Amino acid sequence: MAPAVPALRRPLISVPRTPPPPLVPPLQNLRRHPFSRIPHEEPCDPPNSSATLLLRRAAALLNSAAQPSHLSQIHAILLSSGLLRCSPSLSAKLFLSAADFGLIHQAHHLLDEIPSPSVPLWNVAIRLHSRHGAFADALHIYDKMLRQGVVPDGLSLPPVLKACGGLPAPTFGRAVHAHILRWGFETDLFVQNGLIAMYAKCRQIPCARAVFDRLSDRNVVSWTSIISGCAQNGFPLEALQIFARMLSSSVVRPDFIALVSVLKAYMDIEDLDQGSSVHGLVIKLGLDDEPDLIITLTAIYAKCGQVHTARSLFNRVPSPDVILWNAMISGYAKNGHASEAVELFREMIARHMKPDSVTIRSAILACAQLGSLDVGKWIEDYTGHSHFKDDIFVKTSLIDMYAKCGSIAYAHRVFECIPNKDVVVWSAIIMGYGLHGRGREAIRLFEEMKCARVGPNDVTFVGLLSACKHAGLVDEGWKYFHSMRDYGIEPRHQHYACVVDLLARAGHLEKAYEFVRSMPMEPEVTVWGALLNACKIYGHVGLGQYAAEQIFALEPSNAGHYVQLSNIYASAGMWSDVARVRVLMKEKGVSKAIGCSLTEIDGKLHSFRAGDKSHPRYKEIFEKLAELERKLKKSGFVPHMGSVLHDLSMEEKEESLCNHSERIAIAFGLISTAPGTTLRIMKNLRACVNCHSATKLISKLVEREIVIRDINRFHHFKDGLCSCGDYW
DNA sequence: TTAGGGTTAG
Repeated sequence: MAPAVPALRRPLISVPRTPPPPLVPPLQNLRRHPFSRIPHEEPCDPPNSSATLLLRRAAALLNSAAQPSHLSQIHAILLSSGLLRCSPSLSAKLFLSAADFGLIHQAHHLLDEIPSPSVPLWNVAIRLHSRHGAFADALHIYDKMLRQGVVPDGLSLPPVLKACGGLPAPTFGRAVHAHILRWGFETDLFVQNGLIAMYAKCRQIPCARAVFDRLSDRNVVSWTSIISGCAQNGFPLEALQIFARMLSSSVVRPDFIALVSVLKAYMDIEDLDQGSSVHGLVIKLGLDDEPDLIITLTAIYAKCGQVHTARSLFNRVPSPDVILWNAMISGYAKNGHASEAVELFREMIARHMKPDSVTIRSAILACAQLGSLDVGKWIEDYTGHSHFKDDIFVKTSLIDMYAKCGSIAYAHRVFECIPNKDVVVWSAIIMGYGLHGRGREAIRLFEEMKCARVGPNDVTFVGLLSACKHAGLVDEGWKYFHSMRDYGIEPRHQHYACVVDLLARAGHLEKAYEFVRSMPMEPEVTVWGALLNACKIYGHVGLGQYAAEQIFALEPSNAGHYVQLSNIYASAGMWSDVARVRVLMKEKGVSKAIGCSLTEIDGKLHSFRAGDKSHPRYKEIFEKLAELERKLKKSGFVPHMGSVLHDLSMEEKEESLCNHSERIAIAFGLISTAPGTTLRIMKNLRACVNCHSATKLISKLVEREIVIRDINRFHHFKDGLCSCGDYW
């Protein structure tokens, strides 16, 4: 249904000699740009011959004025001599020159000096103010024009509408719409396009649609105005439907501005396939060298994870601005290319580009993912010398990064130095302690937060429940979950998943299953995954099988779940079922994710895979591995044979176990660092039972603290024990 | 004379 066009009020333009009503009363209250009035002389007598000569000279001077300062000097001379009053044409000339130089204050003042400005002069003044964002002044001038009984023309109204679009409420825009109807501009395409854009800017999409739908002729600007209006106001699908109509009508060819607006809609729905098809259209239309399109395409590819395509487009931009650097860096950071993000951040600095708070946060996020404490410290050091050193957003990112890089002490140091901690800061530190298995401290911080009168939000509870989960604090987690509604927070799927994990991992499998059945929403993979994981720990084949079936229906291509089920069968010695899972994996075309461990030595990351012999020092590494194995055996270490996927012989099992990537990373760390140095390792999978037991003992045998970040949490191994208390 | 866009803590 077409919305009602704003009601026509009583005529706003009055006949000459009758003072016209104001545009709308509140306009009087809009703040105007202050400008000083320069005192001038009384009007002079009709110009004599010497005055005429002066006026001619002044006009010639104006023609040759090359700089705004020249103009100001001429203005001052004419004012003080009183000549300006004698010649309206000179005032108009001076006004137009000021407008050309973009001197809005001076032009505004000069307009007041012209006794009866013509419509083109009013238009210049309105357009000048509208273009410079002085919307209230533009509307004041329009109002003044109406009060003087001047009827606007088709050129007056587009900048007036633009000014109306720059104000938060559509009040003035509606009044101008009434003027348009009254003076018969319904068929003026420029005016109608201005109306569409005005309503779109004022978030009145139904009104914009009504104007657009009534147009008999539409040009590319009409289409672009309505497409971008819909995209900007949260209606991307509507924007794309209109674009499809535009293409099918084949009357108007999209230009680069239209395509930028369309890409914005695809960016909002993160539909890269369709975004790529627009890229195809860009090429077909020969617009692929258009800088603004390259920039928009770079951002959309980066956001959707096609970082290589994004980077090749980025490289074509000669001088990317800070927003484009941010788009590329955060595109890398958010899509698993943390090293490239850090590298690009370094390049940005090397190219003397000034990062902003967003850049810094993206770079810190990349460090967090990389697990690189050295790079993280470098970025903190960098921000310490920048004006972001007190930025709470940056500080919060640092807390998260240090926690994820294995140093909860550094995270706490940053936390302590924040003066007015908001809920996000508290949530970040609570999450950090949880990640390190320090559930009691997380709970203490939660209570401190409440004492500080900071209310928790849903994310705080994710952190708190996950802290309880990692530390096995079942009663506390259960209690906090049930307190959420007291704070007006409705538990989301993530909270339910935490509780299922909490119950199941503590061995309450039946209770966990009942809890899943009582959930008010359909359980997702994370919930069934938590149950499956616990079934693996407690060897519950039946429930494990059931949970796995639910997962396979929801996420058939994730190898990790098949491996979990297979491990449940393997632990129970059900080798034919292990083989069945292997066949199933083959049929579905999924393969086991390859375990990979990273360790940072002297700022350089070294990556290892199971049985990896590609490292230049692999001979020394394997000698150290063999030495560790001998020491482990001598201390009575018995490998846990359930940690292998396939039905191998005992000897093969032992070999495949001690070649796991984290063991190679440990061996490399031992030969590369001084005695007593803490080893820090990041692993892409969950630590296996065997490696976990072995690492505990290794930490004691070699007298080293070993910190391992697995896919879920941190393990701090020291003196034969792990901070997780074997609960993970 | 009129239309557009990219980054953002847990």
